[in-house]
Amino acid sequence: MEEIEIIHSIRKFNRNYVRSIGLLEKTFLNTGYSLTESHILYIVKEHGKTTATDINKVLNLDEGYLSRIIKKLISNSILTKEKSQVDKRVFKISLTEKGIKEQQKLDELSSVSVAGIISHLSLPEQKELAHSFNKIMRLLYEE
Amino acid sequence: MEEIEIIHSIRKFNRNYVRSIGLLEKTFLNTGYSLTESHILYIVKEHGKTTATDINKVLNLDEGYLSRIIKKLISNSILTKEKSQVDKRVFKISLTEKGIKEQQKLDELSSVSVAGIISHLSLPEQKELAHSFNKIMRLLYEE
DNA sequence: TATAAATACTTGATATAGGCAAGTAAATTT
DNA sequence: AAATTTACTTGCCTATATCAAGTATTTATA
Repeated sequence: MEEIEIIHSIRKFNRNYVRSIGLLEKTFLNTGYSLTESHILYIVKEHGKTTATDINKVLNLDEGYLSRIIKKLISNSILTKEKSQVDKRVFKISLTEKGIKEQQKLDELSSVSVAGIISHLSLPEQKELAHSFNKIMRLLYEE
Repeated sequence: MEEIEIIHSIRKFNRNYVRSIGLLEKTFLNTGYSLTESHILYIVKEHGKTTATDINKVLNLDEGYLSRIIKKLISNSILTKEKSQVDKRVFKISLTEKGIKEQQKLDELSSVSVAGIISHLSLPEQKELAHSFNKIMRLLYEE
């Protein structure tokens, strides 16, 4: 296998995969949240109390855009923020009770959606699939 | 490995991969084309003369949206259309000379971008990577 | 220690992507 | 011949995203 074939394999994957799993659709799994919003909620759950800057270390969004999304999520009682006492430029962001529930719902839906995508495969095949994904993760992000 | 771990592996991949390769960005590799537009041009190149309906068998976009994108690409002299004589509802779409050049440019940029993403890996690692992508493709789309 | 530079976040203006519904014209079914 | 389906278009709208400028606070530097 030559370098050009390697690149073509990856590009072919890119073309097919992203659309097939619906990551380009405007509303994430018909939840009323966008993919980006759901991603933000996931990160806040993972980090516990966090900050816009921290979120953006992962997502790399336009700062203004992120600020607005957070504002919206706060006004919908999904997130809260409190001014940090250590650094008064910073706001600590966390999930509200409602936010926790919503995030869990999104989490569940996302899993169900993935389960659907692999449901036609046998368990051994699903395992092979997961190994392939894990291998890619390792190669691309851990070396 | 249990089912839940399988799903988590895939979801982790989804979270990381799509953003890291820039597939969510509005303009595709700073070319002035969107990912969707560049995708359409790719399909027209592959198919030669084709139709909006045929394109949408691959992309599944909103019909109105697709119609508008094609209109725009025509007005920018990237695509042309001519009424089919066999079925007068249908327009045959193809790349103009300019369109061919633009598509090649996009193609090249896309390959360069992928090459950059895998450039830190050795050739054997790149091969492993490609095999993993191919395996996923086979499992998800060929069974 | 005063000043400059960097960091964290916000706001305004605007572009673009994408979605929904209704509509035209031609072809196919019944 | 009438009803249905297919291929495509248009109008209207919202959400997503981008760019640029601005405020407040903290950190670096001269």
